[in-house]
Amino acid sequence: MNEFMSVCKALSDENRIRAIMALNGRELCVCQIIKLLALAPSTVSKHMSILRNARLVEWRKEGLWIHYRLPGKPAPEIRKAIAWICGSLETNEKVKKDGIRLKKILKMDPGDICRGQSGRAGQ
Amino acid sequence: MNEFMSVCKALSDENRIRAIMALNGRELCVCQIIKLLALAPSTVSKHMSILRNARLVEWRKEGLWIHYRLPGKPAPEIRKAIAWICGSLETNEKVKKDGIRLKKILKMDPGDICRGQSGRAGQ
DNA sequence: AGGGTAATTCGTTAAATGGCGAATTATAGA
DNA sequence: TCTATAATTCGCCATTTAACGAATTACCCT
Repeated sequence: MNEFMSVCKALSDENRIRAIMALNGRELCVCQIIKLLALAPSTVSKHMSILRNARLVEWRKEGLWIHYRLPGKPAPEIRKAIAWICGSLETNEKVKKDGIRLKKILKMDPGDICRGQSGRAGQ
Repeated sequence: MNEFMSVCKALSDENRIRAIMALNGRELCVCQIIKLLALAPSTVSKHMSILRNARLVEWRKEGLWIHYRLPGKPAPEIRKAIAWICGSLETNEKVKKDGIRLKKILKMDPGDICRGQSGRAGQ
């Protein structure tokens, strides 16, 4: 039950749902998620740790950067949860807008994105 | 998004999840849910209104009693959510214990259950 | 070793949430 | 119409949560 509830609680915040949707189909560096959500790095880091603890995302370290992605071999319940979320929000307006902004972010140099992000919210 | 988030937020409380699991396969009177969860009537009422607003439950009035049940013709996203919850918790210990207690509660006279429940937590 | 930097952890604050009891509402029955 | 009662709404309090900036950690590169 605790494990299941940790997933439910992880899903109960809109910014975490936006992060999951952004990770659907691609891997993202933390600084890219910070840019997309326009929140302080510490806030995004907290969100990602909640998603990690719930096993809703996986991460990979590459030098100073940390990349997050949806789990490759999720447990069936996690797989169903992610399928439910993505299915429900596929056509959602806010998610679509995030998708457009994300495309722009992906075209930028990650180094440029990170630079000057320390402390302040990205945008 | 708001609609979807209202579902997510509704699912983020353990007592509401227990209520959903209890309603899986049967209809319950509010006083029976109060008894099962052992919470104050006002608290349970609040929980049920959150589940109602998220369209995770339906209700039916019968005299003084109000009966709750899982939706008969849920929207696909709601159906998936409920399937995910029930599938994930089917074998859960706490849920199984609730099932046993629920069997006892169902054998009792609803009138007896309600009597003296006003204000105080059931048990 | 030392400097620079991406990300996390820590400490604090404001807002949201879950809980209760009291008051209210709606309905059945005398 | 009056009383009783199942459930809800209201008002309050304690806890949790999301947000931020500052401090710390982990890692690369001279």
